[in-house]
Amino acid sequence: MDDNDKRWQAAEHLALRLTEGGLQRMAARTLAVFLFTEQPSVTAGEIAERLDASTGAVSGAVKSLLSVGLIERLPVPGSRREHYRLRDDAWATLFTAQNTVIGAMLEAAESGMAATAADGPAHQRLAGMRDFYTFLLGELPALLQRWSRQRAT
Amino acid sequence: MDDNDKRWQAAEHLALRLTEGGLQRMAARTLAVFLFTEQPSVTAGEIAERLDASTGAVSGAVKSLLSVGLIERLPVPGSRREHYRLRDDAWATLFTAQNTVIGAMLEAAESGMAATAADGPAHQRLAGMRDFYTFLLGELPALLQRWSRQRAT
DNA sequence: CCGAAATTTCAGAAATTTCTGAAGACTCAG
DNA sequence: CTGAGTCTTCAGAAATTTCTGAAATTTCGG
Repeated sequence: MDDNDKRWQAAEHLALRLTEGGLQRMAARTLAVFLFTEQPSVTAGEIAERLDASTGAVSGAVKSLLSVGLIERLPVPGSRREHYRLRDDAWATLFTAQNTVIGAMLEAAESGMAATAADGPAHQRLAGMRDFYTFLLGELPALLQRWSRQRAT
Repeated sequence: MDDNDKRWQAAEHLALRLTEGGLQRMAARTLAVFLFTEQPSVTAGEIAERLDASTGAVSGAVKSLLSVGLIERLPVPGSRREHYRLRDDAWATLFTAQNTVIGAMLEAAESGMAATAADGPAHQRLAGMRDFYTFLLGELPALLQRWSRQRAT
């Protein structure tokens, strides 16, 4: 097994982890290509070839990665093909995207409280849930701020 | 629509959000029952009836909620049925469970670095990924500590 | 404008996940 | 020890998700 094999094997392994983290399978594999390529940017066709997948599947994956802001389209004059690359702040973006879920949980807890009697046990449980997610949501901005500061060094 | 309808509708809505957050469908619906019931504890049979699902599906869901520590089994002397209830620290538990993923991502980034040339762009991208997840993993203990302190008040 | 090259879209196929239903195992009262 | 009630397991069914392949669309050089 040469170095390239090792490299792409590690890429597929990472893709699996990303899947566990909530990304769809093909989107995860595509993101792994963006990470592991030794080129500065790649085209959809190159990704399809690398993953041995249909161009259709890759098109969908690229579209979803673009929409969450993990990759970006590069202007490449004199080429008919679109070039893409991993964005600098991809990981922080992925993290905050998952935090959208936190906001949704908070909302769900609150509408649950509105639908239950204020003195019942259900209402109290939901209040506990709300408190936790309120806390989390409050901590996140400072967390990301600490990250961008540390990153500057 | 009476209050009970509203309550269980809110429960199903919350279950949907939990699904988006990564829980399996039936596990999410089951957890919603634990949240929204006005009883102090419920049995597997009651859950199945409430969700209009098979006892088999509920059995699996309860098992998985137990294994991640979201609910607990109650000792109920003189009853033939097992009683369960939501654990006090369920939400913090759910959050930290998701953080297992973070550790896996960190590992994947590191083994990726081991499989790529130290001076190539892939290696650099992976280093960026590693740095972010290292940062996150370092911040989490303090975050949860702040939560348990605030909770004490 | 036209044609070549690439990408996007979408209907149907394939694969995977999830649920049901029934059989078997377990527990406790009598 | 026995039987009723409850829970667990598991094979197959159902539903959902995901992918492929081909046709339609877009883009840009000539």
